[in-house]
Amino acid sequence: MSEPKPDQPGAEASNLLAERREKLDRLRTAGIDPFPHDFPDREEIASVLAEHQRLEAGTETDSVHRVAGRVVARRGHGKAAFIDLRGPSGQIQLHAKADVLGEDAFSLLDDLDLGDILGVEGRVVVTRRGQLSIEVSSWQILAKSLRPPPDKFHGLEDTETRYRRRELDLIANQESREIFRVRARTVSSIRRWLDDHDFFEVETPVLQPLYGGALARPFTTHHHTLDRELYLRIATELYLKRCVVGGIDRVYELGKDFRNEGISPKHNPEFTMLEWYEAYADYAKTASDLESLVSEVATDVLGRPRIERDGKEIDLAPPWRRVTLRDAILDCTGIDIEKETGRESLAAAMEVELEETVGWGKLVDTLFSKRVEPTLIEPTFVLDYPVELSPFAKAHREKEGVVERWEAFIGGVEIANSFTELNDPDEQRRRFEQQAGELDRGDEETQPYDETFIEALEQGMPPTGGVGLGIDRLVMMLTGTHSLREVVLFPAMRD
RNA sequence: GCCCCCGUAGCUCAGCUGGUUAGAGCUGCAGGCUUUUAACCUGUGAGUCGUCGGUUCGAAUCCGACCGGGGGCACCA
Repeated sequence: MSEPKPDQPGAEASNLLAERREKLDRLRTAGIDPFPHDFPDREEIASVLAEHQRLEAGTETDSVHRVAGRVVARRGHGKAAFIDLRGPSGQIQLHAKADVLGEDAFSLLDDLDLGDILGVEGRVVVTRRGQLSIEVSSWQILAKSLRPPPDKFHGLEDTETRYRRRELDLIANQESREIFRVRARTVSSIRRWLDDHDFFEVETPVLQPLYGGALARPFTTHHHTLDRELYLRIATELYLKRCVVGGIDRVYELGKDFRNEGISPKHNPEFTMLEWYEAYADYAKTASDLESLVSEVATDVLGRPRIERDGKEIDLAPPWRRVTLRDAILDCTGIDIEKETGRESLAAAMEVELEETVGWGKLVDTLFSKRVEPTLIEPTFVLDYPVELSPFAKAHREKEGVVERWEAFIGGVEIANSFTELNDPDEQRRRFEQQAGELDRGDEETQPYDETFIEALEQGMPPTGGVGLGIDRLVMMLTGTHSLREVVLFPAMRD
């Protein structure tokens, strides 16, 4: 942060900044370091509160504690003052009194501002109104705040500022702090579940010579020394399968994928994805694993396998509903995709214009996501997708033209995708060639041919089930939010 | 990329059928108050009304373009 320049608009726009700097100077003049190096032997505010529950109003204990946190409110009373101090674990009231602190230490409190980081020591007392407090016997400023905090009562409402300056949102809004706490607990609970089920965590390249594993446009970047284009990964799929070939039978990776596509309440250019692969399993096993994982993680994080969404309770406990893609579409729209097997006839049944680049599979996908997906509120597995949409899934063991694949939906949002993985290298080669055909028709979101991956399959990959779970979307479900930006700390924004 | 809505003090908001010097609460500053908790009381400071241009005697207010945000459509997970 640079020094404010008086000529610059904004620097002197408010004297609020100048006044805080004057206080900073006064502290220094008084020989006080406004940015000391530490504050040892501190206790969490929550543990101090927990230790002194249910004391009578007016109680004065001999129990001395040291706590630190941010000053969030102040109420002066002449020769006394109340200060609300907040840390990550909770908030506690400080009672500063001139007769306890001495005139000098008390009057220096005048140079405190809302937002300052403060460390105090004192005994626990309970006020006449029954408010547990620390009667301050000494205090120390731990960091001077040079900018005013958001409104102490209304918080920070402006959506743009909440996303661009998330630290202010976190300071001002309890709900926002809680969302990210749920997110952190969710991620750690998922890892625990996978580790407990003998999965092996790996890290594969983010910068890739060839992207793959999903149908999406990639970001490109350039490596100077190698002098070549690299792609930011759109999925971890192909590398993780190579791990399975290598004998890591249960493997997972939890990290960021990047897709160069539009931004919406359900899409951020970078997002957190979990993929796991289990050798000798198929898509029925991955489905039962996913419903167990989500249900157990929800119980771990929320205390129950249920969420609330738009005022409705949704039960996440297994078993989830299972419906084939064909039946789901038939139920919602009356269109039978087993009968409308041509591009023209399906487009006609859908009553839409048929565009050059749109294949039959894409039409099915459009039909499904427009008409069916929003209705899938209760947790649902949609099974058996057309082969056109699924270049890495194995053909169905009984049904013609479809692959063993499911997508899982909660609250009308897709949260996971899975298949019985294709492990026949020759069939995989044909799928890549078919995707190349799509590319020729002008579809930019297709799968490039990956010879290294084919060679890995030729080495021999056991039958395998794989899953991709969208972590951001799962957190949306667990927090009852409706935008990815509410669960991503620093979402993508324009300059 | 297209359509709709929004942008006033550090924060939360009034004002917007064009008309004196743009208001309030919180925050800030000065003062009072030793049990308050959205503390209170007195006084007081703070705004290129998103930006640029246009209409007009006069624009926060009407019109246009642009910037930023939100929602929807398209595309996607």
